[in-house]
Amino acid sequence: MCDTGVRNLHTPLMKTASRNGKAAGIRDIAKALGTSIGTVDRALHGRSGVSARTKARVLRMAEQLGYRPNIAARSLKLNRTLRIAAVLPREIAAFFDPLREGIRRAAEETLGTQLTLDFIDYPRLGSGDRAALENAAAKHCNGILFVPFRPRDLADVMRRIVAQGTSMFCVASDAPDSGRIGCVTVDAYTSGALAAELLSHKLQSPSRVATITGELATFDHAEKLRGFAAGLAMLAPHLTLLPVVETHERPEDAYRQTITLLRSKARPDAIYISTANSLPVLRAIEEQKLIGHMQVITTDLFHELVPLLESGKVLATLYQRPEAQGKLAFETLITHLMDKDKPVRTHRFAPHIILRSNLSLFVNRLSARSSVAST
Amino acid sequence: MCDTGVRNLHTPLMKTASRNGKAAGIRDIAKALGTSIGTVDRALHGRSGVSARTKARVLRMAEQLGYRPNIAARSLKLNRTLRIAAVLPREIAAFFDPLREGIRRAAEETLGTQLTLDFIDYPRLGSGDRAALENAAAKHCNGILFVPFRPRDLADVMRRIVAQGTSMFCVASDAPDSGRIGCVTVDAYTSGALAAELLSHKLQSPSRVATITGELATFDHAEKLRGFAAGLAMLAPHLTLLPVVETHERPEDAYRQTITLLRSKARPDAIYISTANSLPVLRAIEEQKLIGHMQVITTDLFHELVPLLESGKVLATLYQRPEAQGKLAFETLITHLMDKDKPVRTHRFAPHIILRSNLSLFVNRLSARSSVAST
DNA sequence: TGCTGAGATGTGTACGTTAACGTCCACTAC
DNA sequence: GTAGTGGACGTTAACGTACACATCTCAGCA
Repeated sequence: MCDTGVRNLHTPLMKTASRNGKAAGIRDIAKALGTSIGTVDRALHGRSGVSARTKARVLRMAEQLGYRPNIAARSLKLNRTLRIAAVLPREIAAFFDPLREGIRRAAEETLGTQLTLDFIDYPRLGSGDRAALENAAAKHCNGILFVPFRPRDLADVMRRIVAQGTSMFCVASDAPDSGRIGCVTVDAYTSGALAAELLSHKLQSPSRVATITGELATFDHAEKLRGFAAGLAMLAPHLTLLPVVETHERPEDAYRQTITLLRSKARPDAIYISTANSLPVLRAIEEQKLIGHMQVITTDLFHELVPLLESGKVLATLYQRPEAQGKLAFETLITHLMDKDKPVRTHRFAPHIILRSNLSLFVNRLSARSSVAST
Repeated sequence: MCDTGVRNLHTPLMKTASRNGKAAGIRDIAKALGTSIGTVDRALHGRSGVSARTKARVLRMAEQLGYRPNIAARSLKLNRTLRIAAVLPREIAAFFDPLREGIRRAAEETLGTQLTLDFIDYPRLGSGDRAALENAAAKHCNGILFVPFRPRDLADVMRRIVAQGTSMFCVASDAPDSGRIGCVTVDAYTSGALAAELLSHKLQSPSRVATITGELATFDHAEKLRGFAAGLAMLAPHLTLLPVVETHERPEDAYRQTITLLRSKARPDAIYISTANSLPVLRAIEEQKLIGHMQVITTDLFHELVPLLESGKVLATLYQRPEAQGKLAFETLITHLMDKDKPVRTHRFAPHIILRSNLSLFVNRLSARSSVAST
């Protein structure tokens, strides 16, 4: 009994008991110092008009009383409304729909501020993103969430937006030198390495392995392949890596290139598809009657993939947790906008490895909408 | 250009433009209706003292103007401080330290309310939990986060606490009929099934498989074994499941029972340890010179496990994401306390499968403290 | 001495909501 | 008729903060 311990945590929002259990406020500091709340306010916020001596006294007393600003009162007074835009492509819907949903849900749950959230859509990665960004820029938002697909092509727009005082935040892929304040992505390198490790367990004898990716100019796609190659080299020297196939996220190209790949004399025994756009590839494999006869690892999750995973025709899929990415990206951006002093962490998610056994946990989350277009 | 679309989301916190861009407040409704804000307040909150007709008019106008309460103003006025207690064991530290940290961090980031968070510790699962709960009950908290270890033994205390108006919230394991308002756990059944699937990939020929668990009276431990058995039956009929070893979370027992198990004539070729308390078991395996010669799947992550995973001596560990569990549990509890009308979701996490390739992503999160006791 | 300007400090109001309190009026009981 | 009752509604004072504005002090100078 005497073995149980209580530790009380003074959270930033909990104020220490001072005047009979109530929290210490700005006027308590003033009273304790025999000064006025105006002075205390100036001192606490580093505004001009306070002597150095008074400022020091205020800060010390604030510390001593355990003063924490009352966020509710502050945001009531300031009554500022944050304006956020999420600039996202409509395709690949299986990925971006849940990502949007994550953002929406995070916005819903945000307390303490009025906020406006605009979703600005554009057709597909690489098509319309520039116009959409300009569109967002015109709104003079406080923050913009976006996907840096070919970061170099957008460098000038991004610089302009940043110069205008808008905080840019990357999601789904990173653009390290773009002036973005932070990003949330899956750790792409690990994603690729995991695919290699899973294949190394399955393929015991010398085999050929192919990779199919979307856009190598996208930072995260390149990283996945780097991780995959490194993983193969480290864990499975008996596996040969074929030249990468780049689809530029165009379904028809993906289909045709896969067919060519499967008909070539150096036909692969396994394929790692590092983009969520795996359906055309899977269709090609199926048409060549190779499904079930080669190991396939895909990326992300959508309805058409479910039976393939259930039956073992696809070994595993590396789920990039779009909803969680959206939620965290939004939360991080908001936190930064509310308090620009706090450093912004750049988050690297661990992808979820989806196998047969844990598939059902993720299928629940799939909305009816989030099936990919059947193109 | 004309291809980009903008959708504006009216989040619950965004108010529709009415009086020149500003949000609609309670006094806007009053003005529009020619009534007073007192009446509007009463109508909106279902308080007595409003005629049915007026109430209906108010509600309709509120809807029409897109009224959303200003949370900041509300919580400033109400100025209530939520009192939360987290009743958690000190051991297994590798699990409960990060869980506590998740709770602490979530509390830190909570806006819009003053809150007090008390951590009430007790030595270990099954020892001191009752006293700790009584301790928490005495504080008359608004909510209590706790781990239902042997739920039946605590049923009476829990009933008392609930009757006293405190919301109970389960974390790490569930206690479905305890009056708890919700829970956050790993999906234990899936955890077990994943272990089975991973072993089924590795062990191709007929083999014996053992399971070592903590406490079968704990709902989630029983579920893991159920999932493991079902997974084996479905995916690997060539694997024989040995009788379960129950350690009751006592390291010495775990060690001795493992030695016995490994020396028996029916020595297992693989072991699934479904509790985070795997160190004594691993020590026994090592002392019997069997490490690296049998497949081992563990639960959760701590420093001692890292080299074993890196070297492949442990095939995989099923990470229960204690920090994420703590964070979500706290957030869910707070959300419920702020608005009791909203339904509380019961969350089932997917465990993370940690292999060599993705190990580094999780090692970063390990704090120096979260190593298990070396007992 | 009086005036000026600037820096330091005090004062008051508003943010949107809640809840205590006041007012009005219809109705009942005597 | 009057007193009493209770329902319906209006009024107002907070909650803690931020900021515009008023006031004070004092050095510098004619």
